Amino acid sequence: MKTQPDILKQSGLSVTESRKKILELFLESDGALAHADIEKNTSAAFDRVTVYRTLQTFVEKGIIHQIPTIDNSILYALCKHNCEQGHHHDDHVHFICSTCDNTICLDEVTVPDVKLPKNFTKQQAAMVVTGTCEDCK
Amino acid sequence: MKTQPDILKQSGLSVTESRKKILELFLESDGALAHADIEKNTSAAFDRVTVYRTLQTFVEKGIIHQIPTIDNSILYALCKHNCEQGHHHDDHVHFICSTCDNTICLDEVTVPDVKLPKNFTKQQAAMVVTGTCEDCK
DNA sequence: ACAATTTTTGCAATAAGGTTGCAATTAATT
DNA sequence: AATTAATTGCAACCTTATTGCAAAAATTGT
Repeated sequence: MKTQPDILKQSGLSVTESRKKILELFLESDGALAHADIEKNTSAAFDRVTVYRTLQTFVEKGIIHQIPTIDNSILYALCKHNCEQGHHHDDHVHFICSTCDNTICLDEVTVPDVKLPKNFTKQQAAMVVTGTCEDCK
Repeated sequence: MKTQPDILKQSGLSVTESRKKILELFLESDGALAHADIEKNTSAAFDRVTVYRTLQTFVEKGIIHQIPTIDNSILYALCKHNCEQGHHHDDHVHFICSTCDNTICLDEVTVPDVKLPKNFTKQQAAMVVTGTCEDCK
């Protein structure tokens, strides 16, 4: 099993306390995290700015990906598959529970293909479903 | 054909200069607009706050809907179908061109249905496709 | 293991984006 | 046309995000 330092090294990143800790938070949660969630769990240890920079670095290195939301908050989640630098393959559907407000990656549910109009080229597709999750059912 | 005042009255809103103007901007553009786009086109005439409040009101009344984006900016677009107060039916796919950065509502492309895992209930589904649009092709 | 080098972090300052209360103005109602 | 109700603008404020730079930590080579 891959440890946090392994993942960091694999991406060519220095292994630091903040990066290890933030990565751990993602590995522990199977949903998506907002910047605020991370800050809540690390504020004692790290500066806000470090959290911003770490998240940005992780996105660049293909460790986490951003999730589109309808309100303006950025959500991040681990890339489960093999994302490479600057190239994400997060082709699964994201679910936002309107009761508990959690965002969950539905890794088993693949974003269906859509036929675009003429002269439109697809690069990436994201799908967000809102509703009630299994826990709030 | 419906005029701006008609649309406003139909939703039970007072007809004011700012609302007419902002509605006009939406009717003219067939893409989606960010708050900044609207401010750019009206800043001389209205206050920032008025734009915020007008957009909020339009969403509540089902005149426009919000579009999920991957960066944290809120985009708004006209509801083409009959959205009612607090009940949106914007079931089309949104396209973000990575070249010109415009967001386009693909009204002809319906968000495909997905099968959710057990005990998940769907309320609403949104789909965002990024790529190259017909103009930047 | 240690010194040199590179990278990362924290702090402070600043910017960007959004919200609220309240008085003044404008639109709707009679 | 006068009254009432709703909307707007201003100012202040708050939250969220970004930048420059010196200090601290991690990596590299020996």
